[in-house]
Amino acid sequence: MDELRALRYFSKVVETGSFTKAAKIFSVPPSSLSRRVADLEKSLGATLLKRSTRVVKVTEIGKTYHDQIEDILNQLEQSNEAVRSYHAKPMGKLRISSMVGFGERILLDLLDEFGQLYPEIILDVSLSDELSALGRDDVDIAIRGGYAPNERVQAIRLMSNEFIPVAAPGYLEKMGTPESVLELQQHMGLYFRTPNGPSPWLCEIKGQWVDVSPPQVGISNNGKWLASKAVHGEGIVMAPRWMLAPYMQRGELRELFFDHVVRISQNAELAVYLLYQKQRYLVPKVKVAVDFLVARVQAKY
Amino acid sequence: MDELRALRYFSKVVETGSFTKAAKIFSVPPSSLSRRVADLEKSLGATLLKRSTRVVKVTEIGKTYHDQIEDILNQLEQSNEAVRSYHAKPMGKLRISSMVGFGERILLDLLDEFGQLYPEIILDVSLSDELSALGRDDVDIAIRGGYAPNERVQAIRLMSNEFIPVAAPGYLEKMGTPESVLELQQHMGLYFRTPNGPSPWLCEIKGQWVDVSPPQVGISNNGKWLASKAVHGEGIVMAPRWMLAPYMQRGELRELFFDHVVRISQNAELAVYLLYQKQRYLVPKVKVAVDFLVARVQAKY
DNA sequence: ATCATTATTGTTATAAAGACAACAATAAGG
DNA sequence: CCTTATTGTTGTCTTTATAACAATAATGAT
Repeated sequence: MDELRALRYFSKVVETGSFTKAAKIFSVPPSSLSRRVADLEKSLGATLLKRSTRVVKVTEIGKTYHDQIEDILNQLEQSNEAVRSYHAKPMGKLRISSMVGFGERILLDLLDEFGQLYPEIILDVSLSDELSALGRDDVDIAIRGGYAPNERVQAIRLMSNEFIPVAAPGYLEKMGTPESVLELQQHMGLYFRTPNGPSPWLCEIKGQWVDVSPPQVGISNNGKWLASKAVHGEGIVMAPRWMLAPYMQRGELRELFFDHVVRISQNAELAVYLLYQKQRYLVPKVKVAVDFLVARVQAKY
Repeated sequence: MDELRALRYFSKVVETGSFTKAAKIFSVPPSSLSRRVADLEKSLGATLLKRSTRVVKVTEIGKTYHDQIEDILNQLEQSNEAVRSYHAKPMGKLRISSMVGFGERILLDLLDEFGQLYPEIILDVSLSDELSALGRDDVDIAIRGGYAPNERVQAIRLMSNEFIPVAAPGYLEKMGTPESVLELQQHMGLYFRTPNGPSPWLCEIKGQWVDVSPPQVGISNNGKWLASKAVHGEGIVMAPRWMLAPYMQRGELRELFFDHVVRISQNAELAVYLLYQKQRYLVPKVKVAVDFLVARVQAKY
């Protein structure tokens, strides 16, 4: 029995919920699938599918088996692709997913340059703060604030992601420049929304983590909007340093320093990470893109 | 082409370094392997093996491919076994690996009882503080102080693994009972060796972690030996509470309390974890053993 | 240079999978 | 309630793929 073929058949039947539909995808008669799946069940000594003439239902064990099989087939497919494209030119579709802010401020410009270097690579970029499932065939490269979700994923630190508090000079004149974190209660807070919700302002006082968040006057996952509100004197914003850098250079916003360092997480070193599946580093398009992005970002920031 | 068969052939050829040896394992002529591997290479468009008539060498890409394939074949085998044994009685060989101390003090007694409950399960127990590679087909269940190595492994907290300092009443009479961690410098330390080396004695003073380790007079990974040395008044020992409990009940050792809590790690909650591969929980022998051990240990401790 | 070992190649036999047709079961529609 | 269309299974024939066996070629060791 060609076990792998049987597995692929079984998997598609589960996904489509029908022998006929699955058969069409493989361009073979439904009878073939029926026999292969039956063989598989016989060799496993378990019923994976409950068939009636009109409906196919997956048994409990069939479902768990399918989940595992799906993962295995995926991995195999990726390994094969990696080997197949081993000594090919970097080419084909490259899917990149990035945090919105980083994408707009930094990534897109770099990708323009990258695109000219490798015209045969078709870039498919999506900006989103939600982390998409690296590991299915969704995304080749992801850029995120967090760390690697599992050991099959390689994470490379691109740059610091330190959040700093800033405000417009005008705002500070009117409201006074706070010097202690406790004064923050009398100010306005513009909050950056991470995928885990609006990020609180924390600081460590005598080994204790204290929430020193000022009253909220605005929340967004869009850094530009928050920054522009801050420039107009609507409050203090906590956002990544790299995001605020241009405003600070123009003097529109000024960094604030307190008696205690204010963070948005107890984790000491927040950073921007580039993530990719280890096994896919062999694929030329992935390799050149990872190398390019890491080199460029680390050189600049 | 039966891809899976080709992969198994290829994998064995790499492992044995020879077509003939691999062929003997499968009880097929070497020519079969030769053809299958050739097919595989053709379909991948890459040379996996460099053959001369006397030696087979693995190419670089062949090696990476093999590493990945091996993992995939392993996973598949485990999934199949799980389904195959789905509605079978708990039976067969069950491999358990445990930290030495926990094994001697707690596990072995429980396993005696377990063995009577499930006489058809053959227990294969190895006590070692090194963590063996859960995930290959080494071990079904592992008991360790650390946490889960990856996301395919499930970790269940069995009991606290808090380390406490104790000493013999005689020792304390002679040397005085220390009350501040700073006095420890004038005492004798008996050190428990974890796989990461002898564990230092730490405590948190004003948010700072300070090493308050007394001078070393003995180091071992064997709790009994350390405890007996302490009983004879040779020093203060830091070891897990459950390991010292019997000595404390007999009054041979007495727990010490300082102005600051002494730990062996900055991690707040050290615990003993039972580890197993998620997908193997379906296998009856694994399931009953995990359930049994978790229930018993958590009831008692 | 010779020999033994090892991988490959050709050929045949056998087993496995696909194609097509026929049949059985069931849900949907009038 | 009966008819009809859909869906999954089973039987038979054909095609394809793999193993078996024998023979050949290549290569490292003596």
